[in-house]
Amino acid sequence: MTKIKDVAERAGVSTATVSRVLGNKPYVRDEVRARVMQAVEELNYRPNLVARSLRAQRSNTIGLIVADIRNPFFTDISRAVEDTAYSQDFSVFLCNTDEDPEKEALYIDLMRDENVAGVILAPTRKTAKNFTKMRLGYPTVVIDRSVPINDSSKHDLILIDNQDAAYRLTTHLIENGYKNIAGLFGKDSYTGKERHRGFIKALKENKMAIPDEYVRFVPSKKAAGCAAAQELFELKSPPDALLTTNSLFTAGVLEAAQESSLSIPADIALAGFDDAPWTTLVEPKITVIAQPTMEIGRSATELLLNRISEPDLLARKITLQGKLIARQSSASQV
Amino acid sequence: MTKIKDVAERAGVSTATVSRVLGNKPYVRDEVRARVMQAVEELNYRPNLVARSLRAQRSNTIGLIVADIRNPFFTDISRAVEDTAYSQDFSVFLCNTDEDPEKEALYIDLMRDENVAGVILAPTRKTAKNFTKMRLGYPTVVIDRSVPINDSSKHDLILIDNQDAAYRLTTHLIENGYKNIAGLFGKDSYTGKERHRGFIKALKENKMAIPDEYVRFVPSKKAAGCAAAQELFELKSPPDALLTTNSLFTAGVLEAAQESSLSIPADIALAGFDDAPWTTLVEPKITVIAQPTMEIGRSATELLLNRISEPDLLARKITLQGKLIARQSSASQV
DNA sequence: CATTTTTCTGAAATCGTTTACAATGCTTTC
DNA sequence: GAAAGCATTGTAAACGATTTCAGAAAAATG
Repeated sequence: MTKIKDVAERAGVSTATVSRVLGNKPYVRDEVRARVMQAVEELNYRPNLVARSLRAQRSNTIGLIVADIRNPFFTDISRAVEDTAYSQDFSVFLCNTDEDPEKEALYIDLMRDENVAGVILAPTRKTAKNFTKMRLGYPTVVIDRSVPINDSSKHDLILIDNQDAAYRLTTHLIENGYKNIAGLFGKDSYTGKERHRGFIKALKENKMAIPDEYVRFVPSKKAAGCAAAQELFELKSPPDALLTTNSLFTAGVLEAAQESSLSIPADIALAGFDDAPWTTLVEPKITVIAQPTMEIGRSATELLLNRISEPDLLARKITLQGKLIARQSSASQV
Repeated sequence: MTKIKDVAERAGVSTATVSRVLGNKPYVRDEVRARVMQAVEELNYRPNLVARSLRAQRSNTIGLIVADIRNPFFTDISRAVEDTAYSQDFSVFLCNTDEDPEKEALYIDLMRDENVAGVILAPTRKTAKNFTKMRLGYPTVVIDRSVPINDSSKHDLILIDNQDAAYRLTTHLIENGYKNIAGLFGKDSYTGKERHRGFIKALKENKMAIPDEYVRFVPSKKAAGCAAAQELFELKSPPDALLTTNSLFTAGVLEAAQESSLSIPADIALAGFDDAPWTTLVEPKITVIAQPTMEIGRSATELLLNRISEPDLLARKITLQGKLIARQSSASQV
C-alpha cells in the first residue's frame, strides 16, 4: 500500500507538506499543491484512516446503538443516520443491544475503544436511568428514550412526545365511539411507560373506566403481543378496542384476531404506533401514529456532527410530534 | 485515558510485558501475569483499538455492504451478521449502496482505508461483472449475487439457487392450475436475471406460452412493482397469476390489486420471493420462497472470519435452497 | 561444573499519519 | 540596509499500541 512518504518523495516535498495539502491547510504554494495532488493521483494514494485517527485523535466514524435493527422503527432510523453520515463523509458502526444492558454496556465501551467521533444511542431503560453518572467520553445524542438532562449535560436528546401521541391515539378511539379500550405496552421500555401515561390521561378525561386487566405490560415481541391479545379476547368482558405501542405488538394482535376469527374493527378496533410498511397492505388498513423516523435519524446525526465540532454546546432537546393517520382499523362504529 | 504505559508502571513491568499478557502470549510468569492483570483492573485500562489496529495491521471490524438495509432480506441478514460478529468479538460497519455503483465503489475503498479485517458484500450488477479485476485488498465474502470464481479466486460466495427457486415457485403456480403467469423481475439485479431463467424454464417445460408483455423488468421499488402490476391488470388478456421476485414487488402488487379491487387468488394468484414478516398478516396469506437469511448472514460471517485467519484459502461457494411456503395467495383454482 | 537450551523480560523500532517548532527566504517598513 | 514580519517548507516528535531483538535468568544437559 502506498503511503504518505511515497507521495512526498514523488512530489519532492516532505510528508508534512503532503499532509497539509490533503488537509487543505493554508500556507502551501499553489505550484507545490498541484505537484502534490498530481503525485497523489499518479500513485493512487489514499490516506490510512487508522493512522490518521490515532494521531489526530479524531475519526469520521460514529456509532449507532439500537435495540434491534429488525424493528422497522430502528431500521428506518438507521437508514437515515447512515445517509446523513455518508453525506458528511462519516461512516457508521451498527450495534444491536437486544435491550440487554450488558450487551449495551459492552458496545458503549467498545465505541470509546474504537475512538469514534460520537454515538447515537437508543438506551435501554437501565442505562437511561443511570445516564447522568456514566461519563461516556464522547459526544452523544440520545434518541427515542428520555434521559435526565441538566445545565451541565453534554448530550442532546431527540424524542417524540410519547404521552401526547398516545393521548391522541386513545382520544381518537374514544371519539370514534369505542368504550372499552385496552392497551399493550412495552415492558422494559421507557416509551412504554410514557405512552401508558397518555393512554390513562385520555381515558380519565373522558371518565372512562380503566380495568386493570385491560392494561398489559409485556416484552416487545410479536409473540408476546399475540398472547396478550388472546388473553384479552377471552376475558368475560373483552375490550372493543386495542391500542398497541409498537408495530410488533400490532402484528401480534392482528395474528391473534385472525386466529380468533375476530373482525376488525367490528369486533375489535385496533390502533398502534409506527407506520410499518405493511400497515396499509393488511385488511383493514391500520390506524397508526407515524413516528418521523427519517427526521429523527437525520436530526440525530446532524446534532451529533454539530456536537462533535463543538463538544461544549449546551444540551439540546428536540421533541417531535407523532402523526396520527386514521385508517379503517379504528373506523367509527356508528 | 489510561494507556498501556500507565499499566506497565503500576505493575512494575515494561509495556511489552503488558502487551504480552493482554494478548495471551506465552513466556510470562504467572506471578507477573497476575500483577499486570491487577493493574489493568485497578486502572480500568482498555486498550486503544485504533493504535492496535495501526501497529498490528489487523482489526476486529468487518464491513457489510448491501443495497438497502430497509429491504427485509438485508435487514435480517445484517442482524445475523452483527450477531455472529459480536459473538467473535468483531464489530460491523454498515454501508447502504442503493444499488449505486459509485456509492458502492466509495465504500469498497473506504473499507480498505479503515483497515477492516474483511468485508461481506452484496455487489451491484456492475461490480459483480468486474469483480475479478478489482483486487479489493481484503478478504471478501460475496452474498446474494453471483460473481465469477476460479482457481486463484480469494473470495467466497454464498448464494441461494435462484433459478431453481423461481422454477419451483412457477411450477407450484402451474400445478395449482394457473395458465397465464406473469413475472416481475428486478431490473438491475443479477438475481432478477437468474430468477427469470427459472421462471422461463418452468413455463417451457409445461409448454406454456410466454407473452413478452407478461415479463417485466423494473427497478426494485414498491412503486415500480405497483405500476407494473397495474399495467398487467389492464392488458386485454390479463394474467391469472403473478410471480414477484422480491418483497417490495409483492407489496406493490398487493397495493395494485387492492386499488383495482381484484381478489387474490380468485382474480389473480400471487407468489413471491422473501418471507417478509407481513406476508402472513395480509389476507390472503402470501405464498413465498423463504430465503434462509439468518443462515446466509451467519455463514457469510463465519466464512469471512475463517478467511481472515487464513487468507489463502481456496474459494468456496455455498449454495443454499430457498424454501417454498405455500399459502392461500396461490391456492388451487380447482 | 561448564555448556547449551529454554524461559522470561525490557529497550527500542515500528505502524502511517499529524503537528509543534524551527528554519528559510522573501517582502515590507522605517 | 537592518529589522521585522509573513509565507512557505522541513525536521522530528508525537499518537498508543505490538513486536523484534537481544540479554538475563533459570533449567536442562553432558
